[in-house]
Amino acid sequence: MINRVILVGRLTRDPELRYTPNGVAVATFTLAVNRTFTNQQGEREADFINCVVWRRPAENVANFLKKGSLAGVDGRLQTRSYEGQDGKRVYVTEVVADSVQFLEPKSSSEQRGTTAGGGYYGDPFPFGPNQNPRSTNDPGFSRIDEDPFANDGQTIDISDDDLPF
Amino acid sequence: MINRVILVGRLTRDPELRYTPNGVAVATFTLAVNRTFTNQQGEREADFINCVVWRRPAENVANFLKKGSLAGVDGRLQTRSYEGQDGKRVYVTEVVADSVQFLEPKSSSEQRGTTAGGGYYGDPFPFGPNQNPRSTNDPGFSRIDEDPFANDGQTIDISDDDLPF
Amino acid sequence: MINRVILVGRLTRDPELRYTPNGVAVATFTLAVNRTFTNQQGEREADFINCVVWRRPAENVANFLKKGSLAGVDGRLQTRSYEGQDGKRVYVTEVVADSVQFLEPKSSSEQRGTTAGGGYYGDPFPFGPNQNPRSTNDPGFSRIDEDPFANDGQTIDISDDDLPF
Amino acid sequence: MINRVILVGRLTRDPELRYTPNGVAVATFTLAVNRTFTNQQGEREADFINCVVWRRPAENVANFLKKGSLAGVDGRLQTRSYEGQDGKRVYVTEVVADSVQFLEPKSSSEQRGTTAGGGYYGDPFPFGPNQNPRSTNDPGFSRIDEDPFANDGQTIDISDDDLPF
DNA sequence: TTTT
DNA sequence: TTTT
Repeated sequence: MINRVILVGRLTRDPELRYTPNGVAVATFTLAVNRTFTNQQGEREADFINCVVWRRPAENVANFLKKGSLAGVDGRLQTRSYEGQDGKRVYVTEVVADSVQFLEPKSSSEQRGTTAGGGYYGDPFPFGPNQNPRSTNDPGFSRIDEDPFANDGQTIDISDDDLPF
Repeated sequence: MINRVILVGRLTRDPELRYTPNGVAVATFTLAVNRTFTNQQGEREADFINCVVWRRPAENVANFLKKGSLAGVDGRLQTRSYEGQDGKRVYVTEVVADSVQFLEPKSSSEQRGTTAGGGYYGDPFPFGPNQNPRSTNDPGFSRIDEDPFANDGQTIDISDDDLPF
Repeated sequence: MINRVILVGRLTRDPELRYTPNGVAVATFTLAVNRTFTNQQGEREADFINCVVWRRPAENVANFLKKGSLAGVDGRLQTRSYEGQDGKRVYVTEVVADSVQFLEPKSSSEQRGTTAGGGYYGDPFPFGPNQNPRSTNDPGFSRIDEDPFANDGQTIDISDDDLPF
Repeated sequence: MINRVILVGRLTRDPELRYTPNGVAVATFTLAVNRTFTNQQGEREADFINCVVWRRPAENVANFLKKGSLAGVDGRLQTRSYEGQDGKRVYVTEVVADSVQFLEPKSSSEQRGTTAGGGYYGDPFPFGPNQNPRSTNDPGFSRIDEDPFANDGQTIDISDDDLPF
């Protein structure tokens, strides 16, 4: 059973950062990944892929990425379902990122600090992998019952049960 | 823009083979990929991932895989949307397979032909990669307007426009 | 900085299990991965890829895989160099596995326990991912100075410094 | 048999472009991929991974990438061996790229053409995948007998037999 | 509901 | 030095 996804694309909007009742950070964002081929009409389309990151990298994502940022994701595909507002089951497929890579050159302010001579850009900022294992004495919580990507500002509907480990 | 997915899992049911108006084969199937970790309740859950293959490998999939078969997929993530039966847009994320690998030992009948001594299993059957480039003079067709995974036997609702290349 | 490798192939010989001075298990093995295309002479060649696993999964590999076993690897590419016996630097590229998947049907003895009627094979045995983080107070040891793949039975030349984390 | 490698890193020097006797382009380059973890001494090491691209993307690589460029590679691991200068067999593991992604912002000269206001960087240049299948009537040539990465300017030692397809 |  |  192998489940591995690697993506490089651009954020379609600013990431959203939320917290579980237990205080664990989760960030969600959508990557637009342009296809390498064109369609019948000669247009280059894109795939829009929902991604989730937990814990420390979630906060890095929220702090360093924004709409339009180029980012790499190494993770796994996850499917889940939840009760939609009209009472029927909604099925969701998303990428749970083990690590997120910031591929944008440092912003001009930071860049100033790196190396003289405009043309050079330092190393992309490496977000560490998701490494702190889930504490095993977490209290149980009911499963997530809202789509984190159809979110409108609430901070209450993510459960600690959704932690990948 | 990198978009790569690799999966190993088992088919949740027999694959479905259909043809576009242009006669191009498409097979769809769902892979159950067991997670490597257990949830709060100590159960091992699975992700159920919809996959699509086009052309020659589609027919191989239909001929050699069935419910329960262990298979590997190397492909890319695709998102699309279609008009649901209630008139609202349905968003879909699925894997378009470049190649599908049959990881089941040969069946006992075939196995008979390989090597004596029950304990031995021949090579997994290698489906070739999707290699014939799409002919560029394909006539245009309207986009797919049904979810191929919510299919109930029709054979008419897949468009040549959905060919990955 | 993304570095991800996924392989499915067969072991060219039994895995070798060794221990660092600190008692950490390491297994090495070579996967033969058949190419999907044939060469000029119409022959199907293979790539022979050296793999390394650390800790618990190392012992699983040693216990459950043997020459000819079909296995999946999810890991990263690593390069290192060491002083060859003739005093010149030897450069090595190998895969450090995060997880190894046993893709062989259960052996006939175990199989007996699963389901009657030869044709059915249970779930492939899932080796867990490499999960116990390296203790940070490990004493220092000198770097590895022999190729673990050119090994002839010694058990002394692997250093704790080679632990991936 | 699955064989997939995805890398994002920086070129350690300018790529080398050569041609087979048959006129097919091959580019070779080495990617430095920083590890996400630090070693015993708290230093962040890197892996140095040799990559090969054939045909059209080879020329794109030679034209658009140079020492220090950030690039993504999607390909497969290949092993080969050749007769070293001292007569003994040298074993080589390298990545054969299906596609190479240029992840550097457009250079200031090109950038000028895109959008006003220095802060904006256009799309990374997408190298197409390796798509023209090898012509099957290529004359045969003897196998490569020099390491393309230990190259010192010759252009004669790459064989058409090394084409991935 | 999409990025460059 | 290679597996099926």
